[in-house]
Amino acid sequence: MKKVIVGLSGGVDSSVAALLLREQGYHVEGLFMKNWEEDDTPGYCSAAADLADAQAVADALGIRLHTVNFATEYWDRVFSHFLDEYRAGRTPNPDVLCNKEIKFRAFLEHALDLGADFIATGHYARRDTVGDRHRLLRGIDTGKDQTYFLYTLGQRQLARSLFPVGHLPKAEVRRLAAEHGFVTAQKKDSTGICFIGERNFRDFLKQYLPAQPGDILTPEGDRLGRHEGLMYYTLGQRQGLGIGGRAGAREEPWYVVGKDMERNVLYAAQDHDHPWLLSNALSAVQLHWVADTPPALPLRCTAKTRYRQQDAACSIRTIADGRATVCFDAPQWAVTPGQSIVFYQGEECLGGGVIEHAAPTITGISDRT
RNA sequence: UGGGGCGUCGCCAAGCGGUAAGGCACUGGAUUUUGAUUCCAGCAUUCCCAGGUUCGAAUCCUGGCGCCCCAG
Repeated sequence: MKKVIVGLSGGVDSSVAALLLREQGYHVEGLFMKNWEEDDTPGYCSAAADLADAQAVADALGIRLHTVNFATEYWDRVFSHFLDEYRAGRTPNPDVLCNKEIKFRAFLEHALDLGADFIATGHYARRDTVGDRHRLLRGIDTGKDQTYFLYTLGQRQLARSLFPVGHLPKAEVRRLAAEHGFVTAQKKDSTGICFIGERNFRDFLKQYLPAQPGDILTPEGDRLGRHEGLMYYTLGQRQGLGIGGRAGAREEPWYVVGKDMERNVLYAAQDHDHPWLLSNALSAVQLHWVADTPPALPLRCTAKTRYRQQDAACSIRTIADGRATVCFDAPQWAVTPGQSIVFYQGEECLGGGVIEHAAPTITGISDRT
């Protein structure tokens, strides 16, 4: 009997993942990861509540629950990079790194040490295997597909990973949880940074990054107000600018359309689709390919430059020195350095990379070396 | 201190005698395993202040106060 260790988060998805694996005949054990040391956050301790829920589910299933603390690993491999990126004015995606470094590295290795043949998570993704090649496929529930966060997985990780809920719609997952009396059945989907949770983002960052206030200007150079620090804003952002009505200006909201780190200037404009927010091309670094090897180029495919964004048709033109250049068929909105671009062909997630530079002009960047 | 204009929610701004539009901002919620976007909801018993006229005023009158413009 194959042994699989499920990452039980105390949420409904991983609860049902464990259930399904047991029904499929695996020897199932659970593991609860604590990766963030709660600061002096007032109120209840959600990590403790999640652990209690994970334990309750493990008890209901009659499986053993291990616990482990990867807080040091999380800080060193995920959070410190996260802060570095913000310092540099980019907008990182910590959950992509978390999956790469924690769930499918630290957790995987720990599980193997515990004698597991596989690990499993509650991600909405699917794996299929043809011969000795593993592919990462989108979850059936297109509204919940989480492959965007998993593009850094390679063959080694996929060979050891199972995603039991990936072939179910979310509603069915909840129904199964309720049917089996799991305390997690009605639990709200978790949001916010994985393991850190939801919180006032700017206040959270302020605990780690000093503020350097500066001007907010229009692209034409008119002064709109003051910003609290460039790292607290991201491209396309509307909320938090504090720019009210202006005499002579249209009655429309203002969006962040650019940052000038040198001059410490935040640029804002009223058009949701301001030219500065539209890109026809981009360059990406830190490339990962699920197949472990880069695809043949040029490659026609689709891509997301942000989670839950609609797929956009594009071409990967070149890959050189670890840098890919990608051209889109239609302009993309708020392509943001630090965020990940993830490539797909149909249901298959091919891989992705971290956006380094977005080309705002129609000319693209395919000719750059 | 001669002439003219203006003072309505944090900001922009309708209203011009009939019992306070709208937008932005902000706050709350929905959506969401990043950060955003998006969506929904809330948000001036009161119109610079004080008197007066009127059944009734933010709207008319008088006097203050405060801005702005042109002249000086």
